[in-house]
Amino acid sequence: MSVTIKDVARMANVSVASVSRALNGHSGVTAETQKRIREVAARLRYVPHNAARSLITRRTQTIGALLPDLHGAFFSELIRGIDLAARARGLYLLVSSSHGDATEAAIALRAMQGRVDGLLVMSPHADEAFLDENLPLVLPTVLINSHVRSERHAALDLDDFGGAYAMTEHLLSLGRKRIAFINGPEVNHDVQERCRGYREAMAKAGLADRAVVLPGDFTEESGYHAGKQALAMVPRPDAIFAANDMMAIGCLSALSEAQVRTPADIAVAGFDDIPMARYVSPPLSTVRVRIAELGESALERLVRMIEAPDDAPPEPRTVVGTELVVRASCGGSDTVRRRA
Amino acid sequence: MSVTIKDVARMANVSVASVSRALNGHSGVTAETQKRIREVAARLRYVPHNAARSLITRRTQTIGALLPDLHGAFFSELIRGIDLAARARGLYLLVSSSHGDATEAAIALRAMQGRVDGLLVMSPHADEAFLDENLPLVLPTVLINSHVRSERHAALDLDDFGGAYAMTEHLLSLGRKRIAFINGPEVNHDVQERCRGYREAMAKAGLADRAVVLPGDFTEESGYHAGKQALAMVPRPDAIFAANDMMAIGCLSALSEAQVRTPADIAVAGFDDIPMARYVSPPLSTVRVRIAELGESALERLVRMIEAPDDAPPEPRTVVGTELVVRASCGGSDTVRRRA
DNA sequence: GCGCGGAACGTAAACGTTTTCACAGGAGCT
DNA sequence: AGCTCCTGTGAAAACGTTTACGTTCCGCGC
Repeated sequence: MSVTIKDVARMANVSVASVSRALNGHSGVTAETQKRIREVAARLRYVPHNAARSLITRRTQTIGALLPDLHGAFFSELIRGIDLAARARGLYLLVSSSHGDATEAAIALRAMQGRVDGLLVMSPHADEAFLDENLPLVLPTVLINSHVRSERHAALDLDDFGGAYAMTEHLLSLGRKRIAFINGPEVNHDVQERCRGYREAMAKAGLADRAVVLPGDFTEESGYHAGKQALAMVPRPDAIFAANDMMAIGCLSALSEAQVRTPADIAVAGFDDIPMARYVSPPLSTVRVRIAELGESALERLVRMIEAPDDAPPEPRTVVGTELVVRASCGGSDTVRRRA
Repeated sequence: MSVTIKDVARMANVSVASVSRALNGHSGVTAETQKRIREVAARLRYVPHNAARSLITRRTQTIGALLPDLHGAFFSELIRGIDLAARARGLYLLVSSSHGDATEAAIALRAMQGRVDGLLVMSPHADEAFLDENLPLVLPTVLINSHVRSERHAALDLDDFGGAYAMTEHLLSLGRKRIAFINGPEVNHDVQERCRGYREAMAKAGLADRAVVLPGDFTEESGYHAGKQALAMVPRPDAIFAANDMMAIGCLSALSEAQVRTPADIAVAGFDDIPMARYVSPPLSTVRVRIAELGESALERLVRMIEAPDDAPPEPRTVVGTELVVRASCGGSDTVRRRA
């Protein structure tokens, strides 16, 4: 069938041990024989059988990624970041996404065993009990953007809180006092943090009593409704901060429909910086999430865990920064401000 | 270290062979002992070591995907389609994307050997010589959207030609006669097919001499420039069909800047149906590409190849359909028309 | 009672590597 | 010269499975 190390050994008149040493660049083989072996291997198009290698090495050179069913941009950016960082280290990426329920996720997770050296987990189903049940203790794992707060797992989060805080502060700095917030699905961890950031910034400005949170569910439509609701309020808000861009865009429609000027009458801001944000009218101020960087950092962290000796101290929970993207919809001058 | 089949065997007072048989549902083991073994395995949280299994089985239950550095929406949709179809069959997905050059792609491809049962290849670098050089003959492979026309490889394409043809025909049916086409990067296979579809539709309508192709490179900016160019033409086109949506959007800006009405004066259409297309003003008519379906079909095809006996007849080159999405920018009434 | 077949199970080989250990031979030392 | 110590190499074990092949035992028919 396919060519094995034995074939190479036979053709080069050496033992399999020498072939292994030569090809892996180990010492104990003369430069001359190494060259000969290399040539034979190339001529035969020998490629080591990875399964056999990892059986003995206990390394698969592969990391697994357990992901939820994400909407387009976020998903691809995250994978891109992870993949980029992985290939830089000669690692492969085994992905499994979009499992509907916890059972499916569990199956996927278990089947990863013996197939990967480490795991990146970002899943709404992955609560603490789930992890305890399905994660072998020995497998290095990094939780991405998870609500699990256990000390036992490494975790990496988006700075939802900081981003929302910064945007709220920015709106306040522009003289807006009555800032309304459009919430997302309450079960969502990111949403909670964004809302918290908004509330704290308001509180710090002594405007806690003016904070008002309108319901939403991340869809454009819910943003539209929230916009209508805001317009009906007395006194009317002078700014609306939505927990994501799609809702902010829906809100913009509601305002323009009501002949309310943005940003003159009401400023609008979103969160995520989806590609569409700069094309709506007026272009949307938002908080940019550096998703690819989130993926990269997660992978790097994971690699450190894999390579670290068992007694290495666990690293603290880490946070990946956001950027404030100021466009016309909030009345500031266009800038991008990076935040650690 | 981790628990192996031997541990299970010992705890259940049977041999490893019986454990293997019981867990794989083979015959030759009583229902009673099977139950006992299953219980012990569950209690010990035994998970078979995949490397060992695939070493002897010659199956990895994994398929590899070699992808280029794609822009967001396309990439994620494709992966989603592939992953969905893969998991439905209990297969895993090993991805490797965004390699800058052919050498990187070659390394990635070779390292997949012994790690996957089959390969999905979508890469600009994958020309025929490249494939001959780096693909082992035995590995089932499906080329996605490739310009390689070899009989030796299975292939699956997007119906770029048909989509462009249909859109051009649609514009003609609305009474437009002077339709200009904004081209993309010429090396791109999809672009060539889209342009060909446009030209043939024009020719069929007896308007071959009115066909005009403006240069572009898929960016919004190049669409803007092409729009300016079109405005300067005498006689002026009454419709502009861009090879992708981003250029169509750039073109819209150029028109609105020049106070030209869309679609009254000039109709505009794009290709891809990116999410943004429905939000620009006016909403953009475009050709929707069923990317997830492309991924699914590719995987299904690959699975058939893997399972087929060697002497099975090769399937013909296949094409995945597109949909005409009619919105306000071309003046037709809003509809989505599916095309096989 | 004896032979025979089949079911249940165990033993061991095999998969393709890496790695430990042993061995040979030569160099360097006393 | 004899000893030790390296250095290059080969033989063989090990990794955790699956599976071909034995072995045992039971029940059946004669």
